Amino acid sequence: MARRSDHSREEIKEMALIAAEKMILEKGLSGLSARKVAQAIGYTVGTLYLIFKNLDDLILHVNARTLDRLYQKMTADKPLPSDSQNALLQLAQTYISFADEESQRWKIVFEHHSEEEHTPNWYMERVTRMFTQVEKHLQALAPHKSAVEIKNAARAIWGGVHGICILAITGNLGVAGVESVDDLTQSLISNYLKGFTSN
Amino acid sequence: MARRSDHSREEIKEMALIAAEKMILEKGLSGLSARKVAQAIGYTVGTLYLIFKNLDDLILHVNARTLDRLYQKMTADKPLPSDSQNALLQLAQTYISFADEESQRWKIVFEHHSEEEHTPNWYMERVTRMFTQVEKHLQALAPHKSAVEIKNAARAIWGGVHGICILAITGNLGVAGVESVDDLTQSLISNYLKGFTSN
DNA sequence: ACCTGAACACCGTTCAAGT
DNA sequence: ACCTGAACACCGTTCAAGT
Repeated sequence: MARRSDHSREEIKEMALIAAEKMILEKGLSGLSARKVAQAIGYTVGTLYLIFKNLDDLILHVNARTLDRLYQKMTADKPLPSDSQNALLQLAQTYISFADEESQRWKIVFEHHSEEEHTPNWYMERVTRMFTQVEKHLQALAPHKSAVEIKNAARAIWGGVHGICILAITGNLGVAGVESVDDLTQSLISNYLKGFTSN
Repeated sequence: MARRSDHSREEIKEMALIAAEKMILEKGLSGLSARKVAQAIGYTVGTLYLIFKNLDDLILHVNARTLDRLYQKMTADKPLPSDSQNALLQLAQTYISFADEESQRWKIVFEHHSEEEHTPNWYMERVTRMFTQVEKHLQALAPHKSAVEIKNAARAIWGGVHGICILAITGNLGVAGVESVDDLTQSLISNYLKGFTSN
């Protein structure tokens, strides 16, 4: 049994999140339990509740890390796309492959509706950050549009990409394979942009 | 305690689903438990397992009923729209208000990923049925397109509408209110259609 | 034949008591 | 100060036994 001062609060937090991610990877959200996390890191459940408000809070932290990973992939250096439209398509593709490759991790971001009234700011910032990436390319593509129009277009497009992804993963789309998802997304974005930039 | 032959299998099933829906309406998926459903209908848990394979199966049946309700709203007689584009926008609006008004019920359709390898046919049919509605109007709008093109466009659009909805409801969109969701959807559909019908 | 009741192996969360 | 251990009030699922 671990004794006090074996690890700092931060160390325990980190260990717990890593253990939780491993369980989620293996068996999804239903494979996760506070007791199992505690056991995996060599502490009792009680200790976990000194660090996280509850299991929901722990999951929220896992989700924040998932958003971090995705953001990293979205901002990683890639062969420079020929134009902003291709940059957007590439962003979408990154999103789709992330959802595909890390589907267990990714699903939970939307499966888990925190009981809290108000999603904490440190979490919301991670969401906003992703939209900013999309807005950047949209602005370059349609310089005559207002900030509000760009903001809305980013949300429409990104919502669209996300919707196709999640319907595919939950089996509610009636298609199979990453390629189909890719095709649908390409179609969605390029047709949308044709309309968006023409007025 | 209920005794045998008090109710038929079908009656018990119906009672259980109604009780489950009530719990979901009040406290979401986490407010649902097999034991509570059993108690609510005056039978023991054991009986529930004679009728449903497990709790997942029960939830799948609840979801099928949710899809039925939505489908009914989507096919209900409305003031006839002036054209197919407006018909599509109206379908989307129906979807959005359903997601808004019955959000607890609706969320679960996508929260719940059945452990089964293969989603049963009776469930998939209810999903396909909705896409058929969208395809109908798309076909009228773009008669020169092939069946495959129509099918994909329907999935792209509907995925898009869905994505905006679910991001809004899970607080991952950074906007609030049904109106914003409506606006984003209108923008998504009309811009997409402009591109789709022009080639 | 239909249903129960009790068992099994788990949960999340709290908190007095130990070191 | 930090952590434990045991308690409380729950779970899903199974299945021998009762009527």
